[in-house]
Amino acid sequence: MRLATFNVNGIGARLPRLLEWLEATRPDIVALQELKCEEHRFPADELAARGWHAAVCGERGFNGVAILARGPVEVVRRALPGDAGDRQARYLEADVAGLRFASIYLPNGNPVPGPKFDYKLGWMARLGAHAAALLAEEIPVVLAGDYNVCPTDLDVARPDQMAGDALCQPESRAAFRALVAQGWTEATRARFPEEVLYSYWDYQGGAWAKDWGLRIDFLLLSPAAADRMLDAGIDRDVRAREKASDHVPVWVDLR
DNA sequence: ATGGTCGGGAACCGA
Repeated sequence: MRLATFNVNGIGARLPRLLEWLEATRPDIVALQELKCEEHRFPADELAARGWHAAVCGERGFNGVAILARGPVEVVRRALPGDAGDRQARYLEADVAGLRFASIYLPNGNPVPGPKFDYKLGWMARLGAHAAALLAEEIPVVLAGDYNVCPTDLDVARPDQMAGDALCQPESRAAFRALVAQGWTEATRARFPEEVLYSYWDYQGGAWAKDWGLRIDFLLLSPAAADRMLDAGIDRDVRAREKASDHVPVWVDLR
């Protein structure tokens, strides 16, 4: 079975691209981020007409995450635990096809320093605590999404240009490293330990044409899920299409 | 060169 994550950067503008990618690659479970719409505006009918079940956590104009699957999506939680006052639509967790599967849109955190960076680090601390609790359940879990962190300079086309960015700060990297070190397998890097791979290219400055990208979209597999990993990849060609998102789908195949 | 590009939604904010 193929599991994927795709930051669509606006489901309204991206639906045709999403539908053609779903048809072309036939994934089984998909985490979506940056819907930028409320739940009642999510195109559930168009997706249902093509056989997709959907669970949605939306917000007007910003953020927004969803999970698509071929079968039922049983929502477990619609927010990351640890801050009842956090209303941003960045986390959705469900039981799907025998897995626990989460769609994550981690805060960007710019500018540094500032309240947005503090919010990012706080969010990462809460994610770390919740991820540890999920690991303790010893079930197959996949945490898929836009983590807004470049783990190392191998994941950054222009490290000097990004040195002051929230995505590359030592604190951001340390929090991501600590998360993975709990016992998660980051699928793409496990499959390609040394390769230069990106999942995002900025709209500005011709970044795609110059291949000035970042790798910030990941699937983290619990040990019970990692044991089933067959392959992983990034659908880079999606970025070359008309009206493309600035992110592309990242996927893992499990047996 | 103090810009450049998108999406959402209706003037700017977020990325």
